[in-house]
Amino acid sequence: MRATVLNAGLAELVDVGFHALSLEGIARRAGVNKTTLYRRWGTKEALMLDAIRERASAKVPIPDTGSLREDLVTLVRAAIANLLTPEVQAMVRVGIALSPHENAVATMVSSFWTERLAVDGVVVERAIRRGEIPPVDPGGVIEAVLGPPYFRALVTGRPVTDEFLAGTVDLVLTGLLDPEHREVRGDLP
Amino acid sequence: MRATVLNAGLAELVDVGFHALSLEGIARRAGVNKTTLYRRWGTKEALMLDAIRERASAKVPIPDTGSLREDLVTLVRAAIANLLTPEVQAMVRVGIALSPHENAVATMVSSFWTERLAVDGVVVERAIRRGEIPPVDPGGVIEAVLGPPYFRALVTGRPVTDEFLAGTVDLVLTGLLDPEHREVRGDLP
DNA sequence: GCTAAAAGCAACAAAAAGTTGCTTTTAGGG
DNA sequence: CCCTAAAAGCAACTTTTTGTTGCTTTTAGC
Repeated sequence: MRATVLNAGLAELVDVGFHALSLEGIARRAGVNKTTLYRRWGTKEALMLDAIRERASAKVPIPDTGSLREDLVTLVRAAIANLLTPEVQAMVRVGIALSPHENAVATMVSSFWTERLAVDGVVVERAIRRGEIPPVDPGGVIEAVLGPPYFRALVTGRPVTDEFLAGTVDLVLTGLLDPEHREVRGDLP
Repeated sequence: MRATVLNAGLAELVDVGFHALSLEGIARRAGVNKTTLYRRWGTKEALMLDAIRERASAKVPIPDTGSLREDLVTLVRAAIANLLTPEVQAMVRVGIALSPHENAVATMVSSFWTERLAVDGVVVERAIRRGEIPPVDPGGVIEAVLGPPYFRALVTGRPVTDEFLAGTVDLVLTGLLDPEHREVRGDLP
């Protein structure tokens, strides 16, 4: 029942967007009485926070192919495939919109990404340990490869092709590897 | 009067967020009768679209220092200083949130970025013409340098320092310059 | 200083949001 | 199996928000 409602909430979010969301609408969609939602969550903010938190807790597998390039491409590909999903995209967009005004959302988003950058960062740490690249901030590398595709998907709206993903990873890696520009990597982007 | 209302709309957006925005609230803030707003814009979507469109039409100066690195750093620095402004940030966030559900917003955002990437891209084109870097997609370079800072500012929430901006530009430039990795740049990220 | 367009105003109507008291269902413990 | 407490359903209701309308007042341009 809880699951039904949270799913209905996400589905409704995808369809109408957060600003047009109502507890009544979700109740109707879930085939549930609105009183239940009012008693259990009170507001659409609380309900959606609950729904998103649930979904966002899914674990992602961390690749370990022995090549940083392969690992990163795999990781970014999975992240973006996920982001291009209607539900995840709606969740991310609503997170971006609400963060400044809903403290609970901001907290959740922040801790999600802290963990996520740390977890994904291990592929970078391994590469450093292997001597594949010089020491850099692992989280920064993840941001460097996720940034442009996210930017495309959410901001400029240009198509996020697989070539673009791979190209971004290659560009970043080349930058990290180049011996002539080592000095710029002190505080890695 | 129109200006007063649009300003009030943006101020209200910054304060309460789009989801909590109401024509009545804006009217109150602008010291104007709500009837006026209903007659002139009808909905908060229309009003905010108008407000944002107005603000987004400001022209940015395009640097031409003779060095791509300098040009890009200047450009990115200006863009991010702008983004870190409460008003612009609120506008960008609301654009991201509404794009999928408000066609007019999506259209505006899309054409804004198409133009913006083209305009900013001229610093890249000049560098190519100077032979400073090999031929690449200029818009892609702009996305590559704006992506990570935008990602930080809007998604991960980590602080966007000046070192981070410069580091991103350096990383991208190093990748572009490196002669051993030229092949990856065919369809530039 | 006349006039047409725009803004103000107050009084509504309509709809959405939220609440309440009570009934029904359901899951667990005896 | 049945009893019970918690959860869900239901319907009626209040309140708040949203949007509308007819009319008056202000204002800008001639």
